Amino acid sequence: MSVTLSDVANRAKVSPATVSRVLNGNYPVAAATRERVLRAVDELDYVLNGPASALAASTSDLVGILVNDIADPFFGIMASAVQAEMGCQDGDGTGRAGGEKLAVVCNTGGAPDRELTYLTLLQRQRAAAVVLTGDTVDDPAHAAAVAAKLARLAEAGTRVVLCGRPPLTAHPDAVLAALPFDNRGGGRALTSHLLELGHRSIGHVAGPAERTTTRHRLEGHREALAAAGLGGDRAGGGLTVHGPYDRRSGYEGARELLRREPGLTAVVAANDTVALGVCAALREAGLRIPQDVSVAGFDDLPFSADAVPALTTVRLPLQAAGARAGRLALGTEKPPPGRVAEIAAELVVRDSTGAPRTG
Amino acid sequence: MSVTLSDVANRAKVSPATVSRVLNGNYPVAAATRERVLRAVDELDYVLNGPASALAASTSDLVGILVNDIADPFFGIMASAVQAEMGCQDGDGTGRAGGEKLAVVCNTGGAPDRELTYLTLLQRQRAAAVVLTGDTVDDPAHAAAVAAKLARLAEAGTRVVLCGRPPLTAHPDAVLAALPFDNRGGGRALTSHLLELGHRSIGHVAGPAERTTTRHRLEGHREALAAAGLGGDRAGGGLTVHGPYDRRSGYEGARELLRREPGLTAVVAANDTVALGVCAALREAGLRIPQDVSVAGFDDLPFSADAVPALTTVRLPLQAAGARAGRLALGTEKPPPGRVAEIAAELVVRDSTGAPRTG
DNA sequence: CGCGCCGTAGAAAGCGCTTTCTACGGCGAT
DNA sequence: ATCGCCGTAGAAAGCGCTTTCTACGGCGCG
Repeated sequence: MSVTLSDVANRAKVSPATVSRVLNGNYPVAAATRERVLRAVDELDYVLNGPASALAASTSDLVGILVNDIADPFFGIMASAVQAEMGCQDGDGTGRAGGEKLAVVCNTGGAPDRELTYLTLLQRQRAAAVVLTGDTVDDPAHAAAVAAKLARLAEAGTRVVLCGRPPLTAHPDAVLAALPFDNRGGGRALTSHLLELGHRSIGHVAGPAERTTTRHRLEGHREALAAAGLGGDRAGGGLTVHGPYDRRSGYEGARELLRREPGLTAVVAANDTVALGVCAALREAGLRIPQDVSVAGFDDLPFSADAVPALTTVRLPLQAAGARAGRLALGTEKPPPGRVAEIAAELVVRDSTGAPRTG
Repeated sequence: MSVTLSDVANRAKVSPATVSRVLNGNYPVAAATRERVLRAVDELDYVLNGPASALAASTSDLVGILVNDIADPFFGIMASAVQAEMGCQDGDGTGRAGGEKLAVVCNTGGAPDRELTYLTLLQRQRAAAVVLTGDTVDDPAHAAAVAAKLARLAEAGTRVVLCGRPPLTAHPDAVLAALPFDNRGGGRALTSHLLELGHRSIGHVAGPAERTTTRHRLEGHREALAAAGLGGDRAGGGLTVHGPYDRRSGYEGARELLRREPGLTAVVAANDTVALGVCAALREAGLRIPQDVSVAGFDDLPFSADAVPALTTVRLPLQAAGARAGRLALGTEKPPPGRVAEIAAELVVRDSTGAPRTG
């Protein structure tokens, strides 16, 4: 049926062991022998049997990347950066060539149980590494389950990296490194910016209430508000609505906020996509951006600079963070001290925010 | 170290064979025995060893999804739909539960060699199925190489499905089914729409010249032009520029077109993202959309409806196509007769196109 | 000149599963 | 009552690799 190692060995007139060693390059093989083997590989169009190899070596070259929503560029950018680090360039068809991995992305849809299922599936494949991107639900039970799962993965030799996700509280040593985003700092910077412009009535269309990212961004927002002496009921809850990370949530959230507080002069959105929805609703209500109402996003996705008006937002270095996570997963880069390195968020002021109407 | 099948067998006081049969559910096992085994699995927190299982059964539960750009929602939507069909809901931690697969997406970046490398990697993993989404480069050598690779995959029992990609010319039987998009028809409909509105000077910011999708959309465009008696030099080449599928290409392409033909009244873009870039450039040139220049996109991605103005475009049922591809890959759905089913494209007229300035 | 070491290659024992083939009761049929 | 079949379970032979352990020349050294 299919070509095996021994077929290659026969053709090259060596033992299977030698072929294996040539392919893995982890044992001295005379140049002439190597040549002969490689030629045989080529002539027979041999492709390594991954499962067999994984079984014997009890490790595979699979690297899993978990994302919440594959259709969201936020994750796409990170996943793509992780994959790029795996350098998928082997050249010869054997799929060998030192350390190159099959980086695969798994779409959890943000659902806790799918997250666990994928983790199990990856554990079952004896994945070499797992990168978890994005936040998770803020539920102790689920956090514990995930932490336990990751601990077992780590035990089995899988390298676990968190990218844009808060460190584990339960089994912190299960992960090689955590690269959380500074969502709180970003949220604070954004709201401070709005406050400095003179805004006092700031709405917030936040993400799903149960997500850690939502909580952190909101905390930053409130910290800024509190620092300006604007804590209390209204700012704290009255002008905050929750919804998923999509455009529709922004649209509906903005309408709801407008209903609650027609005098609103600024809206902070959960992210850039939501901000676009907010803009649409405001425009529909006959409000100009930023003359009548300022709008701010989060993440600085590529389209944000092109929106009309260009979106003020908080830049998260998704690509850089993903790349770093990839290197960490591969072992190319040393983990940060304490295994945690917060990724800074940077305020990017564009055209969608301005001073409020006077009066 | 890790828990094996025999551990479970010992604990349940049965043979390993029986445990395997319970887990795979493809052999009669007495209810009481099954119970006992499942309890043991649970108590030991057993996770199947994928590679071992794949080796013995010579098939794995890995399903690969190849995409050109994971950060592009065009692919994200399809990939997500494919994954959704794999139903990743096993419940118990064993990762068993009939037929549920590990659907993984592989990002080729549109590069022919990465496409081949991923295919090799998947072949090496003895993937159960492979779904190739999106178009490919219009190069006979590469097409032949891919076709050959797919033929070998098919030979080894991997189910190959093409989604939004033209059927193979070389080894057509290697693929189970091809679901190409009607890019030509869509392109024709779009340009016809513009012609009916009265446009006569229509620019085209096309995709990369070497891609099949680009060629097909362009062919549709020219067919419409020719049907209106507007073939020839200008329409055929002078008002067409090429670039990647990103916003920047639209921006620069539009500027170039404006330079070549200031009297331009409409621009067709390679896709919606490009169209956004076109809009930005036009606006920057002081042109209103659609009063001065009409703009049309392609794909109908979610943001297109929200753009300002809302984009006239051609809807491709990405989600439905992906889902169907997933079912085909799983074997849940019968392949279409002839193994090819073209996916229809539908013109969606919104606010970015209108009648040209008179005079 | 002989001893041991180094560089290179082979033999063979698994890795943890699946699956065929065999075994063994208990049942209906003859 | 006996035969054979069905339903269920075990034994054991691999699946195609990796890797340890062993083997074997040729070399430098004593």
